[in-house]
Amino acid sequence: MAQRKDQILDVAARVFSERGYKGASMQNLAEGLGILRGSIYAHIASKEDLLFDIVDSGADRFIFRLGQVTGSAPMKLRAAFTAHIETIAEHLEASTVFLNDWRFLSADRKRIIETKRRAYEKMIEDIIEEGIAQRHFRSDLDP
Amino acid sequence: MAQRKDQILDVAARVFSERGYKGASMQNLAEGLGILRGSIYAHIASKEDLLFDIVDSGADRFIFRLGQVTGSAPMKLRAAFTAHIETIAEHLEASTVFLNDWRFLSADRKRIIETKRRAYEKMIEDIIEEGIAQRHFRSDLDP
DNA sequence: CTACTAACCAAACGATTGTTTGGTAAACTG
DNA sequence: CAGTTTACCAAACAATCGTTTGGTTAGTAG
Repeated sequence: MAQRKDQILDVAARVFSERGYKGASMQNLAEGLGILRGSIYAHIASKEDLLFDIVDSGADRFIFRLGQVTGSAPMKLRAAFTAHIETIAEHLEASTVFLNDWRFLSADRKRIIETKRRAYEKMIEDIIEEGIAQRHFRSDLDP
Repeated sequence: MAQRKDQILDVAARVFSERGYKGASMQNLAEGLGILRGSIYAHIASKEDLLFDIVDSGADRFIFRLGQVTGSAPMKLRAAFTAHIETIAEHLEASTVFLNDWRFLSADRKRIIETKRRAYEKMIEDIIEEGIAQRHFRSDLDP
């Protein structure tokens, strides 16, 4: 029963990435799904919910993949870069929406994404600080 | 008499860069100008004209600044980078609109911008090829 | 004083926006 | 079989969109 919603999210990610969130209408989504635009509301509550779902699960993906890196600080830093690029490449449409359209979220939801973004940057900063502490990286620069 | 239009273009560049072309309404522009949204049409023909004006004159600026660089190929290449960044920095709002919103132009106008963009890249390519011919740059790589 | 122009308002235009409502088939569940 | 759920349509909703129209004011030029 939730699989139709996943289809909608897929189409939304594609259409939003192609036309931008503000440039995409529910009509555009409906055409991609082969139904009428009103029918979409049997599965979702609002257009912005779709945007938030795409952006939020995108943020989670970045954090999850970064959380999986292991090894020494230099190894983790390399793996972090690879994970970041791979996450983008494997979900290019969602990443495009994440990058371009997260500013159109409501203030509350924007704050949620900002918090996750800061957490992500903190994880990378921690890797760098670990590398400095273990004398693998230069210590004369701000992490 | 054309100075009011320049004001409108200024406000449009600011509002478009803040909210995106599709996210910005004529109402938003009118508020920035202190007039009613219908009154804008005493000075312009359409919203898209504003976008094209901003994007097209932005493209011209990049080309003009790049056309001014002189010296040896390595000097020109350095100066080209500096000119590019300075052009962005000195017109950040217009550059933001250029980068994010040129895709919303009509097909005809998109082609005009694409042509100017290709010309710009060709100018840089020529500098690199000159440097290769004069043995300043490596010759084993594609320009 | 007249003619003209620039700048704007007030009001409306049709079209499209996101969203809601009530109803209807088909498929699944007990 | 009856009852419920899933998925959708058809039609409407108020709001906003970009744009047009006709008229008004102030200032400039002859």
